[in-house]
Amino acid sequence: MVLKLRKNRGPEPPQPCMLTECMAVISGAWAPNVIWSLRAGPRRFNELRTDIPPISAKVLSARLSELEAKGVLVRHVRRTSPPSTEYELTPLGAELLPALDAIVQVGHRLKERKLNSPEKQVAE
Amino acid sequence: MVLKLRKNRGPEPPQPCMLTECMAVISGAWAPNVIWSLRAGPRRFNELRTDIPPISAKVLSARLSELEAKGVLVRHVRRTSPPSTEYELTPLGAELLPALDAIVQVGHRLKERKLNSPEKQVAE
DNA sequence: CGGTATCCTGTGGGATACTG
DNA sequence: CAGTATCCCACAGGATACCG
Repeated sequence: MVLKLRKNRGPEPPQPCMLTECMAVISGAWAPNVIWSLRAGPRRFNELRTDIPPISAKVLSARLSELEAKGVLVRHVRRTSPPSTEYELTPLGAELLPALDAIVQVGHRLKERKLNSPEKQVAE
Repeated sequence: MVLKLRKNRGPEPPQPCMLTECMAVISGAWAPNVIWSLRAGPRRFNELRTDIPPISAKVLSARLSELEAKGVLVRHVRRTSPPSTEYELTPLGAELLPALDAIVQVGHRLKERKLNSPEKQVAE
């Protein structure tokens, strides 16, 4: 694909395109939150809405559809008198949890580091 | 991406918010690619531009600034005759690599699963 | 309860041109 | 080479209203 301008500075980097595709699984501002909220077990639509900060019904619905299509979660509909729907992570979807956790861990350390080091911290 | 808590609509669970904050470290469409491209060692501005699909100079510049401010990478400027700048992951930034890798692994499996599963859904 | 449809806005990001 | 400035647009996402 793209020609690299490398000279003598390190081995061949992997294809970023692939990363982008995979990152797309958790794209959308709330997708990680949805996955995270489902880590303890199945939850219903409105439970997710109240779990997750102020996510709009439209967006939650959209994320759930996408994640379902991607095989990250499954949807169980119960046609009871009050309609209820449960969403649950698939085994594959659950595998994302360690990854998210890893990101959280690093995020924490980055925040701590910034608090501890009085060096140049350029604010945006 | 901006997280606006516009209205107070109820209890805010701690976990998802934290997740969102930490996810913000790798927010922006190209941030993960930048981190990934630097995983093998320091690289220069235009090397990154050609490494990463078609990222515009403006956006690459913006991501690099953000990631630098967040402590994920450092910038080394060399005032040589042809100016050159190198970007390199900090140790903390490097800790994001396993997380990204984990996401990539799951992303792969999800793609395989969709190819193999007979009940293959239509992607968007 | 569990959504969908419509409208609207903010902002991430591309293209281009320009600077040091 | 390594950016910055400007303009512009697409689209994610919020609010509201409405349906099954």
